[in-house]
Order: sequence, then C-alpha cells, then structure tokens
Amino acid sequence: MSDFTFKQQANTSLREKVTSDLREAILSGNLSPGARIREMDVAEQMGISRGPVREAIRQLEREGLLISYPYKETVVADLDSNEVRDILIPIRLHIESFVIKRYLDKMDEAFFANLQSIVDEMRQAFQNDQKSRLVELDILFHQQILELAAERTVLLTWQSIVNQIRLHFTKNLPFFKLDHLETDHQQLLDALRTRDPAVAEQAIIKHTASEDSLLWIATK
Amino acid sequence: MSDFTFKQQANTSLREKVTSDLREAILSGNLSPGARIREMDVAEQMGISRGPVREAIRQLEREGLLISYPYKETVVADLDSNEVRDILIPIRLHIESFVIKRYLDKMDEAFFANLQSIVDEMRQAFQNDQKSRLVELDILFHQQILELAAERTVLLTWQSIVNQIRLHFTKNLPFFKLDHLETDHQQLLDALRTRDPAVAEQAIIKHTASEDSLLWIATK
DNA sequence: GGGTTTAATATTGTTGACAATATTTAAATC
DNA sequence: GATTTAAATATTGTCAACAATATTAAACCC
Repeated sequence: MSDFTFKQQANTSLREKVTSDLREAILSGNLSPGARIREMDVAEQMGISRGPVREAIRQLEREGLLISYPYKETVVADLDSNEVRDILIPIRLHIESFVIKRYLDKMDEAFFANLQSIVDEMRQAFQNDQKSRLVELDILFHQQILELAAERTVLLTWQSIVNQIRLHFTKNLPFFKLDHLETDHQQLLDALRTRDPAVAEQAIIKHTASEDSLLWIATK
Repeated sequence: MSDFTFKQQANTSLREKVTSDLREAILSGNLSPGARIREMDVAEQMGISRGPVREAIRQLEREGLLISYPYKETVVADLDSNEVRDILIPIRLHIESFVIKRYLDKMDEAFFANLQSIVDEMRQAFQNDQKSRLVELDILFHQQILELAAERTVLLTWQSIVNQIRLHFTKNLPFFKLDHLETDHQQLLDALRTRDPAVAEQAIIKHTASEDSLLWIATK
C-alpha cells in the first residue's frame, strides 16, 4: 500500500462508512490498481476493528474494485477499459433504457429541472476546468434517471457496475473530448422532455454510443 | 513422467461453505421467500460462529437472494419474474453474445462434445421426469459457454445474476414447456458448431427469446 | 380504554483474542 | 554454491464476548 493513510473513524454505522471511505480512496486514485489492502492497516488507521473492514472488502470485491486472494491478500483491481466499454456500458444502457421506457410518464417538471441543473453545472465545471467534477456530474445525471425505478434488480445492477464505470471515466478523462459532454447530455434531456417513448429510447441509445466515441483514443 | 498435475484444491474458507449451503437452501426451496434469516440460528445449526455467516449473508444479498434491513433482520428475497425476464435475462444474453463472438474460435471438439452430453442428459432428465435436474442442466449449458471468457467482468456479472435466473426457472418450472428445452439447446449447439459468428449470434438471440416464450403463462 | 413513556427482550453490529494459512528467512544438506 | 528443509513472521480466517439498536411488553398517565 502507498503512504496514503485514512483518517480516524467516528463510532457510527461502521461497515457502510468503511465501504464508502475505501471506495472513495480507490476512485480518487489514492489507492492505485495493484495496491495491496491489509485489513489490519485499514482498521488501525480508522481506529476500528477488522470485522467491518472485512465486510467492506467483500462488498468492494463484488463491485469489481478489489480482488481478493483467499488466505493471501487483497489488491485494488486493475480495470480493463475494454471490458467496461463492451460489457458494463451496454448493461447500463439496457437498464437505463428499461427505466426510461417504464417511467417516462413519472418524470415531472421538477425532475427535468433537476437534470437541467446538472447539465448547467457541467458547463460551469468545464469552463472552470474542474475535470473530476465532470465525471461526478455525468454519473449523477444517469443515476437520477435510474433511481426512478422501483425495481430492486435495477438498483442492484446499477450498484454493481456504477463504480467501475466511474473509475473508467476518471481513468480515461485525459482522453475525453470534454467539451462535448455537456451538449451530449443536453440533447438526451431534451429528448426526455418530449415524453415520446420512441424519441427517448433512440436518444439514450445514441447518447451511450456518443459517450463512447468521445473517447478519442482507441482503447482496443 | 507425464506432465499431468492435480488441480489445486480450491481454497475453501468457512465463509464460502456457509454461502453455498445457505444458497442451496434458498434455491432448493427449503427457505422460502420472506423467511427470516437469523445469524445466530444459522451459526448454531452449522456449529460455527456468526462471523462467517454474516459475510455469507452479505454476499447473498449482492446476489439478490437475500434482503437485509440494518439492525433489524434479513429475509429471503421474493423474486419478481418480470424483473428477471426484463432485466437479468437480457444481461445474460448480452454477456453470452459477447463471449460467443469473442471465443467462437476457441471452441474445440471437446467443448462441443461436452455441451452435447449436457443436451443428451436433458433428454434423459425429461423422460425420467427429473424436472429440477433440467434447470441445473440448462444453467450448466450456459455456464460452460460463459466460462470460456477470460474477462473478469463477465464472470463477475454472471455470478451476480445466475442464481436469480436459476431461482426464476425453478419457480416457474411448472409452467414451462419442458419438452422444448432439449431441442432448443440442441439448435443453439448446432449453430455454434458452424463456427460462423453471424449464425452463432443469431442463434443465441433466438434461443434466449425462445426460452422466454417457453413460459406459457403470462408473467407480465 | 386509548395513547404515551419506559423497561425488557431479541437481534444485529463490533471488538479483541486466537487459529489457520501463506510468505519469508534462516538453517541444513548435498 | 545451489537446493531442500525447517523455523519465523506476516496476514487472513474464525471465534466468543460485549455493545448498539430495534422490537415488544409493560407500566403509567389522562
């Protein structure tokens, strides 16, 4: 593990807190791919016992962020951009398309206004060169849509892929045509506003393909 | 000296055994949807402590078989067949299609023979009225294909959905046209044997749609 | 008697010690 | 000196006791 250290944990809702702190450390790059995770180190730095740390590790393993070798060690996963593009992004497209088709009539003006504010902030973030914020806003935009779903399966699936997608975006951010991000989302939002199922579905398909093409390096 | 070596013994921790035992109890119907899971009960019955049981519960939660309410209780999930059909089966189709396209030329005669033996056993199981065996064979057939993949993401995704799909099939078994199962898989196998990517992809799409239509009750 | 507060109970959450396993280091053998 | 074997160390796996929280039951007030 690098010389990065965790700050002390407050004594409340530990497992979840540990999970999100560890996840944040990975997503922010403080823990790089291949970095070893020692239960004891994490526990000591957070000032807690190993139990909750173990459970957090198991969860992040299932989120694809950690790889655990029984009785040996746990390391930060090295994400393959091809796998994200060929497997996880299409899965996101599928569940998002499902949700849009089923919940299009549940989208009210407040919902659209919320999405609009995210797009607006994208423009600001781009102008102010807050690149990592752009990734967060991108994820947030799509999450707003997915959280319309009452289906447990949709949320479960989203949770299992979202952080790998987030890491993929962050990792490849230098190779993104960032100026297209905002207009691309604006177009999708405008399509949703028509409330026309056919228009909306075509838009999300096009949006997803476009998002991929924004990566101007060949990751193949 | 031959270069034969034994496969290394799977490093089976207590946690993994508990996970598979609990999972088996759910899949076999010994634990019905809604049934409460008490860590202490499970631990006592298995003669172990609660630690590994807790970790097993967290895993099965991620697999969609259990639902956990913090500080309250854990219950066996009540699977929604519509969600399996509309969300999980399409995801399976996607990863399976991906694997077939990418690994079609890695399928050798031994591989096809293996699939053929599974199909053959399907016919026997149908004739002998071993219905639950049919489900296992169906899952096994598809798993053989998916395990060709070297991509971690494929296996991770498969693990997160396979048991919900298995439970879905088992639950709706009485409503399946069981006699079509064998021929349906035979057709897919024959298509793979052509080693023609276009033929193979069309076959898996058709197969998945057909598998759904074998359910002669409306789950919509 | 209905509703509210408070105690009792049940269950999950957390901990620190101990056990099992893998890796590293040192010793022994050739 | 290289290879094997054995001891030492590091790390994960498991356990049983304790703490925190939610549910239930009881007591209390009006």
